Amino acid sequence: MGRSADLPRSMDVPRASCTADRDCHVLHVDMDAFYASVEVRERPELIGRPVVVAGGSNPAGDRGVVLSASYQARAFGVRSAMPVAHARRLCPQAEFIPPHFPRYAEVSRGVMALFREVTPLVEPLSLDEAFLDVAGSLRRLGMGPAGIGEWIRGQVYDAHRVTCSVGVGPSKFIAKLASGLSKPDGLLVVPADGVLEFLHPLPLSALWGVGERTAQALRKLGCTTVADVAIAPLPALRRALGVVCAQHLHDLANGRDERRVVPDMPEKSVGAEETFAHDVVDRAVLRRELLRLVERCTAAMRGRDLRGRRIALKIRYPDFTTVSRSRTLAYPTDSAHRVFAVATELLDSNLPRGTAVRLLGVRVELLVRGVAGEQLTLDGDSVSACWPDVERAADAARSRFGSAAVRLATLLESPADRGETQSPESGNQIG
DNA sequence: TCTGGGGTCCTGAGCCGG
DNA sequence: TCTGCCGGCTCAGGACCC
Repeated sequence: MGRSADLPRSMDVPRASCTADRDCHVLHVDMDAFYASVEVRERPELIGRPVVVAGGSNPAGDRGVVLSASYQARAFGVRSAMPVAHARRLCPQAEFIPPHFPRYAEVSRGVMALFREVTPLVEPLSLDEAFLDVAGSLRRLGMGPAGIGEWIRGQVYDAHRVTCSVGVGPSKFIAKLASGLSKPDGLLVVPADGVLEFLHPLPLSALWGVGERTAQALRKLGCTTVADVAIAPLPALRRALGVVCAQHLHDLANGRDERRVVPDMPEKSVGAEETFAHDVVDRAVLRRELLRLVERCTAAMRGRDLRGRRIALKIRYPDFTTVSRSRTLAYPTDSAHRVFAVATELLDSNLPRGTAVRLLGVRVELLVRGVAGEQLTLDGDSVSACWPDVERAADAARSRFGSAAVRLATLLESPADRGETQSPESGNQIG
């Protein structure tokens, strides 16, 4: 983008306030209603209107949830993770849009690149937020952390036409809380000597790692605010929450957070899952869906040069109970063929015949980076041995000719798809 | 209200080998 | 040789986050 020339100089950037940002070297930047904002940017006629980006397998139906809602939609009570049916009832006049992840990823890449012009210490948390450690950039940029935060907000809007909020604090935890409280389109600095004053009146849910269950356990101990957790006896917290969780929350509540901003956090797992539009009983359909998920998952792994050793299958039943089963291999793999074989065994040995399934998922864990040769099996299965090469060739063809260029024959649904007519669009097939 | 899809981290049970 | 202990690993599941 060649934006380096736009980096701020001390004379032309408003020195955002304060001396209070001394010792506050961590920035948390969070895009405001990111997916919805990108959609509005693409369709200016939606400016000022309630917009809801809703995903799931069946966005038009009742099984999806809200991924992002514009602030106009939030005024009607629409929130992230809310079932679409509920959101429609609250705000029927909203524009409901299916997600366009490649579009969001592209904007995200641009925004992250902008952050890296400020500091190499950028730790993305998701497509729409990141931590930045700017301690090493202050002198070069000639401004304080708050000034850098304001500069970033201006640059993000100028370059991408979406707004973001910035929290500035002495630690990741405080910076993240501050960005949340400054939303939308704002900036909040929490000075190092004002951390406890800022933190203690907040509710339990402000603590990173406290959801409904943990909050319930804390309330049983008489805690209703962060201050209560800060003074709660550690042994009681340990009994209620476990050693690690107790120590973690006690530290946060007392303003202690030593976690550094770490760029390039290694990925731990890659997966794909899908909730069906209707519960599925048919074994053949389940296998085909499983293969589709395995394809998606392993293609993502190959694209990122990752292999994994543990294969985990997730099954959710119509009553929402969820089970997971996994198996660890002797050697890491990125082969759809291999992963599918294991996932199918897990499915067959754990799902009683005739049971309906709401969601199926597959995940590969214990990841390693690098393309070492696939470990050959001792059974001399030369067909299995050549699968990794076949799959890489298919990946290359897809990246050159489009995702439909090569598909597994098992995944083709109609006779035309399977090449039983002379359709010129028919992809090449394997399997 | 009725619950997606991508993840991470933690806990506890069971197994195995030294 | 047997037993108990301990650490490491695997597996399943829960909680949480965005």
